[in-house]
Amino acid sequence: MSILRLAVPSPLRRLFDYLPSEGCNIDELKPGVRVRAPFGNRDLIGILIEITETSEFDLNKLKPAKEILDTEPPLPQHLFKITRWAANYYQHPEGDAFQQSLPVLLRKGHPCEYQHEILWRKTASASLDQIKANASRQRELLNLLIEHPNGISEDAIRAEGGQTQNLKTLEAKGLAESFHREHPAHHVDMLHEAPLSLNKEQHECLKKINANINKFSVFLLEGVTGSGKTEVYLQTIEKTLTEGKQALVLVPEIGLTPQTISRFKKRFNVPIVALHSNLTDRQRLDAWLQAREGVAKIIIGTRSAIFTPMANPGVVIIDEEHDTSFKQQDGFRYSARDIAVYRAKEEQIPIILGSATPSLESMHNAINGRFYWLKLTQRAGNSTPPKFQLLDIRQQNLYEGLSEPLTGSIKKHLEAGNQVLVFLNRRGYSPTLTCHDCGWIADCERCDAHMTLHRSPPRLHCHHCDHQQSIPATCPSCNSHQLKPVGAGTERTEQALQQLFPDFPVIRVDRDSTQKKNAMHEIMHQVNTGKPCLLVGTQMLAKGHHFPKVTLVAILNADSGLFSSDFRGMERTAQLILQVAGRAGRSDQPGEVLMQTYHADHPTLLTLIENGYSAFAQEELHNRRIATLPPYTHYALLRAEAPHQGRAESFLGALRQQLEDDLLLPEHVHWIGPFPSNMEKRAGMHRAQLMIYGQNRKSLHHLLSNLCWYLEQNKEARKVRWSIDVDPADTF
DNA sequence: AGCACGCCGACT
DNA sequence: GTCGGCGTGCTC
Repeated sequence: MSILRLAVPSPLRRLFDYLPSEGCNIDELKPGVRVRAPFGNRDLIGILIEITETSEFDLNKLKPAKEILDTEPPLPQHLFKITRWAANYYQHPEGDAFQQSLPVLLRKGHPCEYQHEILWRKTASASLDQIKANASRQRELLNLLIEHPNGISEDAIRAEGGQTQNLKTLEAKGLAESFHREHPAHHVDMLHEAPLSLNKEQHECLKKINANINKFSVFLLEGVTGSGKTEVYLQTIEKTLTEGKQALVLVPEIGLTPQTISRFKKRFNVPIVALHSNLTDRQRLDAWLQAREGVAKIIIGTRSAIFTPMANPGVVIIDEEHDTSFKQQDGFRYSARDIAVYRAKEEQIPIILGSATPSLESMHNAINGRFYWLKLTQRAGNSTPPKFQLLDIRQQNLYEGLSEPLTGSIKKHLEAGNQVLVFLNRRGYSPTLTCHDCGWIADCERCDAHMTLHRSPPRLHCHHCDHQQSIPATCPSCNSHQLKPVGAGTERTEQALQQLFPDFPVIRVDRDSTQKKNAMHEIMHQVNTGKPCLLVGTQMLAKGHHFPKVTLVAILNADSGLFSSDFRGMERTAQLILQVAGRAGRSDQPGEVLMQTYHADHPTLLTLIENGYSAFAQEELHNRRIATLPPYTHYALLRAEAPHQGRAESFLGALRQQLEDDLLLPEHVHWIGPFPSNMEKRAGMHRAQLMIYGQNRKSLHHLLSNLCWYLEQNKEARKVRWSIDVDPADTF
């Protein structure tokens, strides 16, 4: 007897057995195909993991599956294996992991068939004078077809403002026709534009990569901002394309901008798909299928794109590999960067991890030789590295958080006709609203946090749970009218700078100011005119943008991450500082970076700005080794949350006690805690965690598997929400 | 996670 | 008398 073992999308960490569906041919079934099956009182779509002869479950109680949806598995064998590995490694239910690795339409049971892209072109005989004078829309459309002699898709016509319904009219008149795009195996003219010439360092990097292009190898490309990492990526991709292979490029969430995509499109005359967030489900599936069929040659996407199948994989590139957006923070808590390395090994292809400020994990791997370590230490072109200076603001007079030396310097740069970037990692008007008479502070009801005051529009906003409320006119505690905003966010700094520099435009760039469609585009347009101006903003400014006229970068609150309770606080701060600083002086003009700080003699800060990131990283790695922290040990976190105070923590405490009594703790695995999370209450939930760590990944993983099993049986565990986070990005 | 079942309080 | 609050249990 044959039994179908399925991974179904449910939070249960086990597989479910079914009898074959009626009329299904067992011999032709391949693992990985989608199967519709009854589950409880509803139907789910599961993935066939294996066909077995026996079941642990009562054979009489097995239900038959309903329908086999595929003849060929949607996920090719490698990705099937990779997804299973990831589910197992991150202790996540397999069915749910598969669910996340497939496009939405496939999860819903949509057929998995590649449809040839339909393109439109003008017919040989068509000409513009065959269109009536008053039919301007049709004329525009035909013009568009004339401009694209090789054909244009309906999507592209819409993107250019054309009306696709007029295509049918043109077709009826014999002026337009549709056809299937043909996909030559090799593009004769792969390049739209010539590659840039490389400097010596870039050339060395490319040579090393090219020497290892046909096998698994991991490269850490550590290149200072402006050193031309992208050009190395582009020329690696070019090489990959000449061999008829595909390239997968992962970028941070914030980095998948039209500018990034257009840089690839400008260089390569090959089909490129970008898996950005505002694709429709259909477009996403089409892009996914184009990648799987080998039609799309370059695939650019964020975290989830790591699961995109490729017919001829050639190279994986992770840009800004240190970026935390590669780690999913809820549900299936995978790291796309780490899965990418596993995938490259599985598919025997090279992978490039690029960053100006690599994660300490990757630095560690580069130092001990597990990764090839490629370095770009010089900026490309004429630009020189920015000059750092710390501004000690102890006992200084501050005007709205701005010191006099800083404003003096801003004035100097603006008057020289340059642009200035002011970085402040805090949006809103002020982080607190306080009563000057009684000391009341506007707190969030649902979080252990203050409400942030916003002025445009006026409201109190909790940045942790998104709760919003209007600003009270008087103090809710003592009725005083003396409610004062304390501290400065970007809105307030924008206002202060506008008062100080009335002759120059001040442009604020944060999540609030860029929400509207095209807002970012308009801002970039204004900045690109090159006229002197002030940019005030959060980390949005730090990533991916090129501001050639910015010569001064001012960092207002560099201190904030210096004494974080998370052991990665220092690493994150250093990365942020260098990313922001990298915006200064990216063309001919030298750049200057001014950092306001209360800790101008902080040794780590000094190492960073005097000796650079590598020196900082070595020092920080030394500290990590002494403290037995990652990457010298492996961590996992058992998180729990409950609506009642203390419930999550006492649950974890009882669990730890029970596990110690049952001697479930293998050798060399240790735990700390439980203790309340850094912000104990968040969005109405009280949170606690238990840290589990050990030198040996295998024993740690073994314990976590047991723990999951235990928790699923445990009745008490149903009363709290718990989750396991392997290699957590935030420890508190 | 969903979804049903079941047992108590407050309504037309 | 019902409607619906959420505690408990189950999913091959």
